[in-house]
Amino acid sequence: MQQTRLRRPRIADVAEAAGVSKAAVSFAFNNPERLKPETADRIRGVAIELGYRPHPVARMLSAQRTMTIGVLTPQPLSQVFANPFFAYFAEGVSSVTEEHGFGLLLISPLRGSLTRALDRATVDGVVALGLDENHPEIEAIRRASVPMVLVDAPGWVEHSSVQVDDEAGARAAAEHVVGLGHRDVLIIAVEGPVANPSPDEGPNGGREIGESVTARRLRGYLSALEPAGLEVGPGSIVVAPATFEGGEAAFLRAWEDGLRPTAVLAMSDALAIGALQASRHLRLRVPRDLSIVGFDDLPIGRFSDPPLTTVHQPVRRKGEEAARLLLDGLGAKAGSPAQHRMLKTRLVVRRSTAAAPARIGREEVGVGE
Amino acid sequence: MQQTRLRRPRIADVAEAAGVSKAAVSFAFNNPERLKPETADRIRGVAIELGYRPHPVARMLSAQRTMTIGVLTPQPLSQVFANPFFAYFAEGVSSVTEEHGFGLLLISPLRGSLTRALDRATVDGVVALGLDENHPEIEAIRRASVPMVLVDAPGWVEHSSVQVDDEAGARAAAEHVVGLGHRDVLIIAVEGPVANPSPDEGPNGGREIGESVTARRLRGYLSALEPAGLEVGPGSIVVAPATFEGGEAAFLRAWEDGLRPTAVLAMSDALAIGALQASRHLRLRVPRDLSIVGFDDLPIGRFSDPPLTTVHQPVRRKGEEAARLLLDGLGAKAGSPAQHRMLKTRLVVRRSTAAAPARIGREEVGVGE
DNA sequence: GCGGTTTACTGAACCGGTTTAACGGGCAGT
DNA sequence: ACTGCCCGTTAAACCGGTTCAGTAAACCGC
Repeated sequence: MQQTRLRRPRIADVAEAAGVSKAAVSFAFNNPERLKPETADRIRGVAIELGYRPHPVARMLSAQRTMTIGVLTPQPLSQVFANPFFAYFAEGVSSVTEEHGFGLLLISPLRGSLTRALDRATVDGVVALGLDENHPEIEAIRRASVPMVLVDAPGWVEHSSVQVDDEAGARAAAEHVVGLGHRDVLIIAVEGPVANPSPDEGPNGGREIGESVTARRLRGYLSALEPAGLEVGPGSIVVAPATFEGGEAAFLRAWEDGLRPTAVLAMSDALAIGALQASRHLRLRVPRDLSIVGFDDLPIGRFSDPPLTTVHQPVRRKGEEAARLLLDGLGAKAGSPAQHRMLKTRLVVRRSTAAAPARIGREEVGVGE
Repeated sequence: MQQTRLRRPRIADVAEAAGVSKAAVSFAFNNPERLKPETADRIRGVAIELGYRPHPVARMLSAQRTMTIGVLTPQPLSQVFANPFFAYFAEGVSSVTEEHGFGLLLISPLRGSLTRALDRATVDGVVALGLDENHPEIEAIRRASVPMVLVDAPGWVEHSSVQVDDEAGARAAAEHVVGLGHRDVLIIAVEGPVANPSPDEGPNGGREIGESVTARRLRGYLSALEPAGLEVGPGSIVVAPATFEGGEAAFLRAWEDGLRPTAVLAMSDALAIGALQASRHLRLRVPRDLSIVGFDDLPIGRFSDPPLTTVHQPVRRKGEEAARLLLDGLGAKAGSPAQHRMLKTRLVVRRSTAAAPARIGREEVGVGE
């Protein structure tokens, strides 16, 4: 019984101990029907006694597949997890990968490089979240030729994608707010996690609207706000990481800068709830003094006080669809054509929005300025 | 240029195309200083032209390490992600693994078996979350002989562990509530995610208190409640999954069963916020009619209305410590002795707790029953 | 012009499995 | 007794890298 546990036993050790070939041991585990039952039993017995487990890496190498899929994010994981959105997305992805017996590997930049991380990743396919055209390594990632499904990113012809109608959702939110009579609207945009606005890159220079999630939502907001005659200067757009704290800080900052919005359009529920908290600090009553609209419709929105008016997007389903698309693609031998899914958003009106307050006591009313 | 992209190019293809040996190609990537600079450049040029990337699995097999660590959870990932606690824990783990260049693999039961998932996992080590003694596969997991750090689980001599003083934290919460004069206390315990109570397994049969997180917290609560003369029957303990919805449903259920607590001790912040929402449905004012204490001190607790009184535990740091312990253990050649860290908890009093309401109009006062 | 050291590169072993083709022995059929 | 077939098992090739030991050529000093 006093085995010298110097190194992990390998298949050859088991074979020797059982007096059979390596092939027989392999069969005992993977094709028992090819062996006489008692031989298979004996081999398995010896294997257990020796504490043998097939080496998963060797198995992968031989099988030419890893039974693992990756979730790729352009941000460090510590940032990714700080955004509650991610948990629901991952819930969706994992529910289908798990069902099909796949493991889940998180892929985030390795020493600053996403490409390096991707090259090191032992996966059969990747679900890429929020990878936009402006990413510096985009070309290398494209070339990696790993089966990949893009989520919340501009579709590439060669890869399937899952998107959500961000623009329409955002427009609905803004129309709702305009319809309630609001004229002073603050937009809180997402920075970093999930979407990267990078407003002053791109060929057109200046304030270009790229195709990131943030950009699409912003376009949706503006498409309702501008026709209504509201002027949305750069001053009335603030940017924050998509966390509770981010939203709180962003609203307080705007307030200190002298902004006095009667409505807030936040690009995520986390931001909205942060703004809600900030408004409590400032003794603003929501929705009486201030209306707030979120985006995502995470469960937490139902649990705030007041419950949050928000744009619903099927976060979980986005994850599910992406995973399904990826697994389907892996199953299909030949290069099956890329598919592009566009999921719907819809406005969910709860109780964080109401008619704009009468404009008494606030600046001049009517003419001027 | 019209390369036949039948299969992924391998090192031998590059070697042939460049007119060198496989070894030279390998050196060009990993030990360029062993080659004449122009040779190395030429090889790399050919590699790029062919679109060659070293096969990560082959590399792992040869290197005998994966540069990946696993996070093991006894629940399916879709459940794990539903518990907001996990995101913060993962944030902690990933912040240190990332810094050391390790990838992160999520390990959850595969077709019902954790052992199977663990056997398939290509990791150098594992952080196991909430794995308690009663887990049916505990023996097999122990035998797996993968470096492992246990979190929120009874420490094993052979593995390092990170725990939190759940019992003291829970006691502090209960003492707080008792000190405020509450006599009717409802306990909402965690089921499933993170901790598995499994109350009627175990050698002692019946309602045994094992060593799961739930069990330790329960013991903490009782150690303050019982000396104060409160009777805590099984009726005043309800169980729910550690989610917002779980907490809401649990409180409503208790209320329908006729329970009229003046205080709630919830074993997680998610549960507490769910209960808070339920109390709003029931038109109970918190903290005037009902006091609520959470556990964890997640950021969301600061953003509820009223802000949540809760037991702080360093969730992020728990993840960090576990990852650090694991990586230290991997670094040390010999079997370094297991370390056991016990982190502190502390009560954070915010505004969801207040003195118990006077007992007028509720049942009989004074004598009897 | 010779021994000794570098330099630049290669051949082969190795990591630990899976799988294919083949092989020997026993048995049935003629 | 010989052919043909099936069964249980095995030898060897393969997956795609890394690395160790070794070698041939160039360089060095004397």
